[in-house]
Amino acid sequence: MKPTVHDIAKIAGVSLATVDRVLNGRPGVRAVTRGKVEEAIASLGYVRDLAAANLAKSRTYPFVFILPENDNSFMIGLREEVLAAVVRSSTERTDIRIVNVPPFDPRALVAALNELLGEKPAGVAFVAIDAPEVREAAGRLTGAGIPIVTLVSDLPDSTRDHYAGIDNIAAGRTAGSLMGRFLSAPSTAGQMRCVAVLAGSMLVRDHRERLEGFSAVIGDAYPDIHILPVLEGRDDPVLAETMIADALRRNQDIAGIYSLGAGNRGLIRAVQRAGIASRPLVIAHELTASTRAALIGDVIDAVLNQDAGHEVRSAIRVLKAKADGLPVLAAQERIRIDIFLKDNLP
Amino acid sequence: MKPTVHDIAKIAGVSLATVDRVLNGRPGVRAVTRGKVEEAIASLGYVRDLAAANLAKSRTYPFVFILPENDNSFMIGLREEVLAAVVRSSTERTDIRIVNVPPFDPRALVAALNELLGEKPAGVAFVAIDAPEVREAAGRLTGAGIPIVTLVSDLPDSTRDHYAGIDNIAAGRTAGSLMGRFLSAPSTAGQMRCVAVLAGSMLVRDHRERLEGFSAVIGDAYPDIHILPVLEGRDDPVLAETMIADALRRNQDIAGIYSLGAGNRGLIRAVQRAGIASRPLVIAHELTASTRAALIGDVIDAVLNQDAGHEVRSAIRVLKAKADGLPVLAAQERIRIDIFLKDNLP
DNA sequence: CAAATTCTGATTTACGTACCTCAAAAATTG
DNA sequence: CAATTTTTGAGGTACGTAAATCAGAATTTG
Repeated sequence: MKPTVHDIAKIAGVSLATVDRVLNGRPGVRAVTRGKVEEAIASLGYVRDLAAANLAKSRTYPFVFILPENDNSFMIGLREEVLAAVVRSSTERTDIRIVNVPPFDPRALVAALNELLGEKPAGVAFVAIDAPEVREAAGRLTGAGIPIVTLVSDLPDSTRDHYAGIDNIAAGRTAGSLMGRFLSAPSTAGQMRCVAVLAGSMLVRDHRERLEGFSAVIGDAYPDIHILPVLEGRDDPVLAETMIADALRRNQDIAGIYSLGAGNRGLIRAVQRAGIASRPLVIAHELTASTRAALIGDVIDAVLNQDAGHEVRSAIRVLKAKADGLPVLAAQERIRIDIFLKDNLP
Repeated sequence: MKPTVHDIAKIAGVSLATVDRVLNGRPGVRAVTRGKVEEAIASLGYVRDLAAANLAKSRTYPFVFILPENDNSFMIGLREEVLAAVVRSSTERTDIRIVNVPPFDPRALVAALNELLGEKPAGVAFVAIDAPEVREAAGRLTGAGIPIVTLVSDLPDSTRDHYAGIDNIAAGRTAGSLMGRFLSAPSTAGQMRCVAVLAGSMLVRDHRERLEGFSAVIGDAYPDIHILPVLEGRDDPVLAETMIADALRRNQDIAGIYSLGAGNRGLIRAVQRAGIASRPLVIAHELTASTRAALIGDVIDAVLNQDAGHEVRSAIRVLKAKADGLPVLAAQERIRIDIFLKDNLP
């Protein structure tokens, strides 16, 4: 039988009330008595029954998710996953509120974070913007004892408790490696190839990191591949289409395109219209309805993906654990970089 | 506030005892009364508080995992993950027992399954062997109301409730696709290449399916690649080394090797000893200490992996849900095919 | 050493559900 | 319509913990 508080009381020779005081850090216990109780707890290997404790406290976990009002498929999908978690709230004892902020706006994000200082939720998850003022706002929250998790985009060198997202440098490296291997045959050599890179904005950390990883691998392992200047499409399908179409027209020998941001609908249209003869090798991020179709239709060759559902569920699990002062299962919470070819689409 | 049994009683105009009788399917309730109660339940949107119910029942979930006594790294890792789950048992209200059976032995597996008919655990997970008698034994268990989940290797056309493992045909297709793309440059053409396939045994379903997927893609999309007759290494490093070394000696123009089973240590040694000049492209399954080292050391080019930890945790979640008659979150429980290059190693 | 203060024990209620008993009410049977 | 059976109500205890009250004991203070 699992030991209970009653067993502790018996072993330590104290009353239930004293055990409760020790367990919940309430005052009014002499050091000697506290010692006896802690000894009993250790000797019994007691672990508090969280379900029973939460029942007694009729506890719910009030969490806040701060999401940018972005309209690309990935962010829409992420939002849907949070909403799905809201639906599950009653069964999971959570009470999740979504706060919307304008995208790419550090000050709005800081304002939203500051707002929460008074509210004191049991945890906060947000899509970080890599700026000093955001780091400071995050510091204030953790300083106030509120666990915070960054979602999709990290905030390094901050006090955030956890990052629920992929390693973007590794993602870029993986894309570079696939690009290099798909493009070069072991036998052929000598000729130079060009690769175009389409990003959303170089101001966003994930995009910078992906480019960094991509460039590093291409530079190190595939010196015969030349990376063209980055096209910043602002994650906008229309702009992306124009830019890619232009690039393909100007530069007939583009052998590959790496799209490391969103707005892939435009990219796909541009490649389709350019004609099959010169179809470049395309590697993109995020599995959405359009990239999936493009993968099946042989317009995109590989898609790197992060599973938004996993990220949201992981963030919630981690916030709960942090709120309860419990350790997290690192292996379980690691968000993986999914590589999809048309052959392993889910 | 979440509705409770008390609210139901009030709304339906009956006593708590009657609500309890309806909720738990106990006899002694007239159809009319039952109707009133069910109506109240529906109108309130009542959902039973599982934590409280389990506390009241002081319920634990007695689960049984049947594992083959295989000594390859993957199975050892799988076993470790189950043991880790055993350690977590007290916090997760599970009571997990491991039953060992000799590998590749349908009759032993059937005996182990039959044994459980009397024991009546709340759920059974096992690594299936694709044989009619196993299917029948599984049918007897589900017939007795015991939820069962197949782990790593599936049992199609059976009554199993769930499969916690990867789609092996898709895995084979993915390997084929990677092999094809890594080997052939878009420009070069004409010359025939040979690819060797190393399997454990063609009697095991996962291996058959992987080969099936691999062959299909190569046949369809890469007609200039020739697949050599399958080498059956019985997942044994020593045998695998001999077979691969032999094949490389006999067939100087082997351009690639697909290792779809275990026993990769032998494969790695054979490739390393064959010398760098003729180093073929190698795609293997399961990320272990040795395949990881080989990936970093450029002896293996890609590793397809299934995360044993995820499989075990998923199996437990699903068994719990089935035991409680709850639905499973399909998206959460889908086991993905991880593709690892040296660039995205965790 | 009495008074004030700090600890500690005993007991109770609560969380939401399960499960039990016993009596009373209602329905069914002969 | 009396006897029997079935259905229902009322109430309690339990699960393991939280949190509160209040009285009594131990300790410290002046």
